[in-house]
Amino acid sequence: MESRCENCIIRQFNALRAMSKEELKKVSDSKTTKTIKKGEPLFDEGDKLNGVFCVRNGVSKLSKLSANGKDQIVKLATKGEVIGQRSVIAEESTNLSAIAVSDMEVCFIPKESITNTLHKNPDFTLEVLRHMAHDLKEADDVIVNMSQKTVKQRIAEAFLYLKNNFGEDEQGFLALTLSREDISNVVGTATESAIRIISEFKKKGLIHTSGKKIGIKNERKLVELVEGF
Amino acid sequence: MESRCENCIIRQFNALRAMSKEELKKVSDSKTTKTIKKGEPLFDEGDKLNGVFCVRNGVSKLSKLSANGKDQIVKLATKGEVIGQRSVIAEESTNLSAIAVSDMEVCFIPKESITNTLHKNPDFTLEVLRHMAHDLKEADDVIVNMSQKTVKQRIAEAFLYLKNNFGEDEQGFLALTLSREDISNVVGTATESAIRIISEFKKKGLIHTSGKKIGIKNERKLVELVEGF
DNA sequence: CAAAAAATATGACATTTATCAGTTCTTGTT
DNA sequence: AACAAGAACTGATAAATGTCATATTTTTTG
Repeated sequence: MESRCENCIIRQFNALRAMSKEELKKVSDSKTTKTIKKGEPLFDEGDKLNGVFCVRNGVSKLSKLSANGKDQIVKLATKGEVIGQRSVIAEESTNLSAIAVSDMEVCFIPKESITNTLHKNPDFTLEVLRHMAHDLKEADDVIVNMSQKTVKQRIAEAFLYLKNNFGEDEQGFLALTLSREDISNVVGTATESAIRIISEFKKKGLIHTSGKKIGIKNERKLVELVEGF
Repeated sequence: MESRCENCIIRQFNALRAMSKEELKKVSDSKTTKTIKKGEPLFDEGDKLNGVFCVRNGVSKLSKLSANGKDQIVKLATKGEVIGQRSVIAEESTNLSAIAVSDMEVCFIPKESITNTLHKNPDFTLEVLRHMAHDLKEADDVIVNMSQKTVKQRIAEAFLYLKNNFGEDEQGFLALTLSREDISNVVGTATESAIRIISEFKKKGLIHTSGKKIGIKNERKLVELVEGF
């Protein structure tokens, strides 16, 4: 039995909280819930989306293939985030592909339910706008980091980001486990370079690892590294 | 004598075209026109903006200072573009500073005229949203370029961008002349590196220069370079 | 459980890019 | 026109990062 959007706690975190009762009902009636296994795509770069995805559980990487054949991960979207709004709003095909990096549960909301509300409910539209303004600011920050920080700094920052946004498990490992390749695609470097730096961090006691799991051991030093000491 | 927004052609290019007659009148009555000389700031990073700037003429660089003391130019805003909306919408201080790279004429629109309309006119809000969606896509592209392309490719791309967006003068030089330092801040590299690559391009016959002016001589080869040949 | 496949890891080396030090050219000022 | 100040440029060198080859470990699969 599917749950109703009206009762969904996730909604607090995204623009859907600005919808009216009736609008929400319409969304709820038209939505479908999907389960996506780790590694499977929500959509591919260039796809035309006829709706958006609201993440109920799990994490998706949003990435773009570059000319040299490497993926650049632009964002990690997690619980509460809405994926695909940009392309639905701009009425363009997606510029990014979305692939699950952990098992996911998402709601697919057909675009009509969204666009109708966009045209009629300024509170909702404004709320979406605020979220997008936030995303844009974050994107600006990423640009600056990419161009002004070293790979070492970006990897340190990525670990701190993972800790702050996804937390740690009982044994002190980062709750979201990314492959070394994904890590390198987040920071925009060669996989070997990322691995090398991870080894170095381990030797210096900044982190500890177990298989592909990574745990932060000396957060203070990682922060210092990011800030350029 | 100031001109009225109602008659402003610039408006076509931004979200203000979705305003109603009355809303536009309010904007027109509350706006002030300013002249900004090359090199002067519209605002600095961290400022709280109580309005947005609509560019009537000239170009502004939007940049962010990084920890190592270098500026990263995130965007060049030109005729028709609205600057500062992101921070007005998010009700945050700006994450970027805006400095004129050529003499500018801008209209300053107090935020009340904007926010009122945002709350009441979904067409306007949606239009702003569309523009921001576009900006976000562009930012994603910049992220990918920054991390996956070489400095040489990024400089070649910058020249093509300048040609496509600002055109050329009668003698075939790029109409927007940036200092070597600004160019290096656009592509995110050291000024010396940028200069070196510009010299190399000149030697190879891809561009020609005169003082700080740069003209594209072999567009085809520049494109090939960007695409990785 | 063993074999195969995939991911992680390391070394050697090439390439790219930054840094520092200094020279030459431009531009604006008096 | 002479000077000063700031850009633009060049060279030498160091540091960061990418690439390729290969070894080792982990994970998956039959």
